[in-house]
Amino acid sequence: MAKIISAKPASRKAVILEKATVLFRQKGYNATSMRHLAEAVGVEAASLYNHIDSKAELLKAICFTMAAAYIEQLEAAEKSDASQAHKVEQIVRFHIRMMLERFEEVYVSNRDWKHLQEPFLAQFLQQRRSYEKRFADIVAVGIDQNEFRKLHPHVAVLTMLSAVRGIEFWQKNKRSISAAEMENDLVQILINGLVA
Amino acid sequence: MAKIISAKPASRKAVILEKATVLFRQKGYNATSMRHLAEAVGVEAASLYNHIDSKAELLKAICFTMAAAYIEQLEAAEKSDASQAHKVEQIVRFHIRMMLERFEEVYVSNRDWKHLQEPFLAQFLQQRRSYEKRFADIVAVGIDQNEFRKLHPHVAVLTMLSAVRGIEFWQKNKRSISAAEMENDLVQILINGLVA
DNA sequence: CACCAAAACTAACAACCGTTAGTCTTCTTT
DNA sequence: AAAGAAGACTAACGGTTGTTAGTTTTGGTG
Repeated sequence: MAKIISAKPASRKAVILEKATVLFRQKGYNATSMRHLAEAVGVEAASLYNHIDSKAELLKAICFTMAAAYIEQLEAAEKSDASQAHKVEQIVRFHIRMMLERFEEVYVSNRDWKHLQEPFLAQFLQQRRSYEKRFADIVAVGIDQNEFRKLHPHVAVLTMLSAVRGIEFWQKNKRSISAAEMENDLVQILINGLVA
Repeated sequence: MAKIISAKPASRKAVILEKATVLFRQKGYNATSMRHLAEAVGVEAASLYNHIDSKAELLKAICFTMAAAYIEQLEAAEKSDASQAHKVEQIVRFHIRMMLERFEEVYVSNRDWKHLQEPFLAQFLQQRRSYEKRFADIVAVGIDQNEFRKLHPHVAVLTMLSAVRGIEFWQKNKRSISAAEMENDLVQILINGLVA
């Protein structure tokens, strides 16, 4: 009976999540109604509930999928035996790529995580604090080894993470500057601002 | 009859705008209801309309007050005869101070301007694009004069503007790092990342 | 003290929210 | 072709939204 469990079954749900991500990004989580979402999917609002449990579930899926991706990559950087500067660059470049390739999801996660409901809000915040702490530890080691300037690691981390978010405003200028150029400029500013 | 037009009259409206700013920051514009706001002011929801015309008016006031403040300061920097690097530093420091001293307003403006209704949304966006352009022009001159590295001015501007937004996450760490330390670290990263 | 405007109140409106119940249709599988 | 599940539909629920109308209370001025 459990032969092809998730061949098509996942597909419809995946479409809903996909459309929801776009709408959340455009209008924000609270301003997106289930009836708008249903229209985008091409179905009546009530029909959505044959595939999902709640609107909140959609936001939760987006935010935690993103969090998991970032954490996974951070662990790879931690295990690397490159210089601290190289580790930081690796992380920053990953953030840039995520912003470029998975823009909608990243944007919604960055902007609407506040609307997660407990206990997921607390869980999400804890994951992010942990992420920032581990990232800051890498920077701290770099400072100790005189690879970086003497500054507060946490400030450096927040600066880098926020700077990358600027890409969301660049999105419309794709034609005048290529993604590769943008990535290199951004990395140059941040890494040169950091290294001694 | 028009003797003391706006002595106390402004006061009640000012309180409403103040409380609204805090609530918008905490919950977001859409998630803040007029009844929540009324409770914060200590009044029934309908009574608010003796002082304001609409909820949208409150958001509009916040966003355009902030925009005006930034534009005014940019003009001061443009007129200055300092080096381009100094102009940029001056602008960045202003952004940091605004983030520290007028956090609630800046935060709401940064986050909820999307919920402005036309034609104000278009007007706001135009002002911001103009601001970015003029800021980028300062950077471009700095590059021409070999003050800055060779990179795309617009990318540099977006990076700086976004980096400053990182302060919103630092707000809770006030105790471990002072505002002055934070400002200096942030300026150091950005300016050193920029200068040749 | 009487008056008048400012500003509070109650009540209600139409619209929309996320979600559920129950029914009908569609498609797959035997 | 029959059966059964998957998924669409309509209708409706209780609640909340921003806002208006109409009335009463408040507070300063003649």
